[in-house]
Amino acid sequence: MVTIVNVVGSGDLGVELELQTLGDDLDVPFTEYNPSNYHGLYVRLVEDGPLITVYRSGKYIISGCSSFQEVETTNEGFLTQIASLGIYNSSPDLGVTVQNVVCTEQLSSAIDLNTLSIGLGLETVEYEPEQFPGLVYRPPEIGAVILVFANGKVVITGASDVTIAEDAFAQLQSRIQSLIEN
DNA sequence: TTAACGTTTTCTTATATAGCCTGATACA
DNA sequence: TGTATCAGGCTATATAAGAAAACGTTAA
Repeated sequence: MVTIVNVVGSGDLGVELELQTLGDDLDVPFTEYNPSNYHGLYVRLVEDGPLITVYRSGKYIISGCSSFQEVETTNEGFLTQIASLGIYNSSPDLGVTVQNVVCTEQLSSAIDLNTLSIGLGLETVEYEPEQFPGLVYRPPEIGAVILVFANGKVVITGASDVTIAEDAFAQLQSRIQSLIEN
């Protein structure tokens, strides 16, 4: 069972926003709008909680969530804040779409990455230890990327659902098992 | 050669991971 | 002053968003 460490989602309010005014009006513990640094408005509903990046177009990104439920509750909290300012009329269609899930896992033992890179096939692997200590594996036909480290720790990213991340890890384990057997 | 326009890249955020490098601090 | 230790930043990965910069191409 993979452990979710970060979920990124996006949504759209469907209205143009004045970000400076919005940042001033929101009743939340943290907002930051510094267009000379970045053109998005940063919002946190909870101190050190998930970050919401809001754009002038009304589109927004939620990042830093540790579960799908947290993405939903953060989105609902944000929409409630927006609705209280009269910026839009609350609509059940205003949902959030999960775009990326980052998970961690642990292989049963440490692994030699040079051997693994050869066994998995160079067309699906990138491994340049002098540049980055992890091996990058792209499982065929699975929408996720896996980082494998020599101590057996694994990071799965790019998946839009946790089941995709689990499938990707399962495929990695299967490939490693078949390499051991052969 | 220069201007104008179109396309591409970079930036920012969150998060795990590990190795390397640099700078700061502490102690002999 | 020299050495040791520690902290922090950078490297890579994915993803959304859109402004701005950096390109490349075309025409005058």
